[in-house]
Amino acid sequence: MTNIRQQLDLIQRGAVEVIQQVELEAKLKRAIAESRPLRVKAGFDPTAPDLHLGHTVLIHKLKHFQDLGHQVIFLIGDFTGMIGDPTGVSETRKALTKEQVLDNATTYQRQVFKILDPAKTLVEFNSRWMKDMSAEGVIQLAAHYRVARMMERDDFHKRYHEQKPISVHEFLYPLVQGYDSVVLKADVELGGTDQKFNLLIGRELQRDYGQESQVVITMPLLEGTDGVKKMSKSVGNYIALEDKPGEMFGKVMSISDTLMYRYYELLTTEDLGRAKTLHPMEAKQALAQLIVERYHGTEAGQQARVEFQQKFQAKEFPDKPDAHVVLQLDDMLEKDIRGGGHIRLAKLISKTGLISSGSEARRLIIQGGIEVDGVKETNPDQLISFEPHQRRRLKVGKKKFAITEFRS
RNA sequence: GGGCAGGUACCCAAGCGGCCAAAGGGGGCAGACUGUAAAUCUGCUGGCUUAUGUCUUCCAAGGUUCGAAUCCUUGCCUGCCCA
Repeated sequence: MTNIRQQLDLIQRGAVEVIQQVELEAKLKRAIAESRPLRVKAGFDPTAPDLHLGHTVLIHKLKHFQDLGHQVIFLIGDFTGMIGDPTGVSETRKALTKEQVLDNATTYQRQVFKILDPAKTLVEFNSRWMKDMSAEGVIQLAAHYRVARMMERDDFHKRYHEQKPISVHEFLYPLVQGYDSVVLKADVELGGTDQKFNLLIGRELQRDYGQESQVVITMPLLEGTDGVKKMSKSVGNYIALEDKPGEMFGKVMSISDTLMYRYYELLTTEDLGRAKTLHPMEAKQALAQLIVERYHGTEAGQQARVEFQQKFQAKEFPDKPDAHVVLQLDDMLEKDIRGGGHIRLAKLISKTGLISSGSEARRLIIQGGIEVDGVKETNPDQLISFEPHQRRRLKVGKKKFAITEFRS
């Protein structure tokens, strides 16, 4: 184990807050003296099968601890995830079935081990101790905290004053999370800044249960691709670790320059100063490539970059279009003697499946979002002719490409 | 348990008997501009083999009416006040 100063440097890099600094130092000191690694916990609710870049801020911090020789505990909140949050404040979270939760959890592990070392990571599920807790146990747990204190939590506070529903069981969330720390005897818990309240409850519960309180370290929340709201599944502004290379690359490229530097700061170990000397376009592509490489390998990263340049910079038709549609004779409005046929443009576009309805196809066409073989077409009723086996290349909006082929 | 205020399209929110597929904002999509960005400007934003056509929408089910998102009844849901 490295010395305390070095450890602190790495641990605090990028962190927003450490509660309490002195406790952390004391714990580290003891860890070294007794050569007993710290137990470092971070929890994730498997509410959807995808981890996204926002989560990786925390996972990287876990990785730091792991590299320093501490015991990392990756806690999957399958119990809390299965209850779900039923109030539709910003989203309606459905209660997940056990199968879904387990599926999601499997995916989580696969993804998280692209960063963490599986051999050195302890994976836990909070259902292990929660599923058999008796009603009595729940009551005892709930007795550890006061309603007024609970209402201090920002989102409860806000919802209360906005006259929005708060269900009683939502009060149990932070309590269960804190109880997890008790069971796991966590020395340190990591979380986003929005988790501060929950993390602090862990400290209090541990104290109540006669343990030493965990140190709480909060990390910044990564903004999503819109640059404003935090990256989240429900808002849809996220870049998933399992997004396809091309998609991942494209999403990174569509963020603003300001956000790009933020991503550099929180998602890479690159020198921020040097990134800023590059042309923004260049810097952004480098970032995108870096991220794709991390989750899909070196080759995929390079290829994604080439394809991107082809698609958007050179405005060429990509090697791999988003859709490949084979038209049959039945699709044709009319056919000619030689076996060819005509199809209405709007119909042709909806056939690609890249848009959701025929009306939307019409709108797109009228607005000039469609190119057929490189030529813009603005009449939805335009008849497009096909010879047998003829292929036509369609550009649908600015990001989607399709090949249509007629087989008679 | 009693009283009051509400439930409108992806979200927020106007409308309160016909002019309502339903104002406005957000989001999304498209076009222009660019560095494929962002910001800005413009347009679009229920479905239908597109029609000044038609079908399905304003919590749900019934009802009043020539006609209902709008009125009535019941139910469900949310918030507030009182107990």
